[in-house]
Amino acid sequence: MKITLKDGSVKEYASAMSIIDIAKDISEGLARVACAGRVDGEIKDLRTVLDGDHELEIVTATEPDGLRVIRHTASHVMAQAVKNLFPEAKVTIGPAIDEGFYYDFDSQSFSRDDLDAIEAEMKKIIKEGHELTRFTLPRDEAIKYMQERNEPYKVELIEDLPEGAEISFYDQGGFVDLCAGPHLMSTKNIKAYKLISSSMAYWRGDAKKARLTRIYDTAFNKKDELEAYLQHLEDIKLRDHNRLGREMKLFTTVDVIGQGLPLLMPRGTKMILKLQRWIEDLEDKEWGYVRTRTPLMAKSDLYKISGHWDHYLDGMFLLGDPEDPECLALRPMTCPFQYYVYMNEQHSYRDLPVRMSETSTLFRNEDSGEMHGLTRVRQFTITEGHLVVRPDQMVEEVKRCLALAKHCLTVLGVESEVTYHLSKCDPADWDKPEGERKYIDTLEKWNQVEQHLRDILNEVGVEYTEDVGEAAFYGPKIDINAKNVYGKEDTMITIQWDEMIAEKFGTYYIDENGDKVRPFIIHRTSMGCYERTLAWLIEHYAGKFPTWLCPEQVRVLPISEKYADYAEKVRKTLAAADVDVTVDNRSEKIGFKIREARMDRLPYMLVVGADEEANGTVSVRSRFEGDEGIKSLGDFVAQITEEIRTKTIREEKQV
RNA sequence: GCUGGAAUAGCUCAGUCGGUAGAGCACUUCACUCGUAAUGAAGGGGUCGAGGGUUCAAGUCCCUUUUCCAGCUCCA
Repeated sequence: MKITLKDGSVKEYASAMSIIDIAKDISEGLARVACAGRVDGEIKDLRTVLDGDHELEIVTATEPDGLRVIRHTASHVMAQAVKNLFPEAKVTIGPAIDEGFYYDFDSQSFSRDDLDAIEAEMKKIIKEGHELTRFTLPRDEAIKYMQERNEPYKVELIEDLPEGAEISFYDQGGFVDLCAGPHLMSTKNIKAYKLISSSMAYWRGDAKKARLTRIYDTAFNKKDELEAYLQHLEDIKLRDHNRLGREMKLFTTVDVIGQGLPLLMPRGTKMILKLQRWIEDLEDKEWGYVRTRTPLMAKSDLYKISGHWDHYLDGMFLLGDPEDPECLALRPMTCPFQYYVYMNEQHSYRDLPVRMSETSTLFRNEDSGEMHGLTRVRQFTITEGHLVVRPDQMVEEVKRCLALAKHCLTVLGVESEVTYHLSKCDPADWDKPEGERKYIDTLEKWNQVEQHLRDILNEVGVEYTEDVGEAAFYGPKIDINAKNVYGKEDTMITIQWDEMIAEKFGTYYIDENGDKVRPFIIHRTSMGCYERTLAWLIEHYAGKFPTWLCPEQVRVLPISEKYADYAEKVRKTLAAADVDVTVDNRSEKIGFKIREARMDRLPYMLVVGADEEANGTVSVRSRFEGDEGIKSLGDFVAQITEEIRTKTIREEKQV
């Protein structure tokens, strides 16, 4: 048998040779043995492909696929441990994931003590070193086998597999699990694992189905890799905006105010105002937008026309009895308000596109468990805009929206870490009776619009994924997402193509023949929601923001109180140049003041004493370079105002 | 909304078997007037998230509730 190793070399083996010997040979020099193999791009157990001459790509334990094998084996061990301790628990599924693995059980919930006991039991099973042996059964017998073992979830899984299939199982010391493999040869090959947490999950992710208890765990090749991962978990906690943002006094929450209603502190407010002024100027001066300011609430009639009353009522805050025609509701989006701004006057085809933008505060009644820091809140402010567009202008305008969004992300220094998505409807939803459907209009229309957006994404040349069931009820959209420190994705920016809404509101323009024509609408954001963007920036920069965004850009540090007057002169000069500057006038030593300014992540510190006062200079210390030397006050003002004006992102020198 | 965990000084946290509420940082005052990551001393500060219950006695045990955190579901 020929085997191609990962480094490209080919080795010949006698087919009689045992798998263990082959695997040992292959992984020579490595810490231990791996047994995953690949045939024709599909991962199979090495044992299943031993007959005949196959070309194998061997995946060793130090490579990602090998890691998956370790983790998947460890997940079987976890299931075995749980079954040993809680025989009444029913096993479901236990896949390897990016950072570890989990296993879902239909069981009582596990207390901290239970989890400790499970981890101890896993240790025991690993130490005992059970060999994993594979066997197969025809589908019917496999179902019977799992029925006899009283594992209904496994039965359901097998029933979903095609008729006539051979079903594979793995046995480790009497614990048998349905599994396609591959696995490690023995449980004792699991060297480094750690039980992380437990939570709740639904069978097959469906809230209407059984509630399961999920245990998260992770496993690595070696102890030090596990240690490094656990350290990494600690490190990202320090970037977590929900912790760092509070620590840096950017925002806070208060019990009596309510869930999902963070208070922006003066520093956080300052940052958001800087973002807002930038975006408003940019949109109005360079991208042809006009600004609107529309009510935060409206009568139910408005939402009945827009469709929100039928499709989004649960998400809205009502002020009064919904049966009362005068009932007001806080707005969950700005769309219908801006349509009425457009409709206040008649428009010629020559006036289009009309690009309206609003710094718009919205209210959405999220379920109580959904709120999180600044990223999921019940009240937020967004750079929302609607473009009223002639059909022939539509492609060009969507492209411009995309270009504006990319520009904003680039200036913020985060463009490289976003992902692009075409968010589509769920085709299965159209099978429902008309009143129960999530989406408006028809499937044909949706398919058409989705194709337009696909064409635009292809033409612009960004990489994107197509996400089924992620669309809004009124149309498909282009979403730009970013991951938080924990790897969870949030939508930052969205651009939506809407051919349908103009009909509902009777929106029109007059074409060249004098006829009334329905325009198309683009719903879009340029930078998305300010709160969420702030959260993202906190995590991206770990609180060390580009100078232009910092709520406090410069702190003047007089050596002693004797230089307070000069420090004040420096402050006034910088403040006059629109720099956010403060003076630390406390009667403390300079080392202490610098330490605090560093911990506050200040970009610039200006130490001033007798020399500086005599010469009209400042001693500059920055977050980027450390000591930048003595500069004249005028030079420093010129330097920092230029940095702020150009929104430069200075790199921090590694010490 | 669901499952689990948590809530003690402004912040981070300790508080053992139910028996007088603690530390560090921060804050205030005083001294020091300082040259690039922590000067020293003294002082003030708590209805132990809220409401109810058990008990001679509750931060601690039980119930309800609010908020926060993790994970689902959902979403910008």
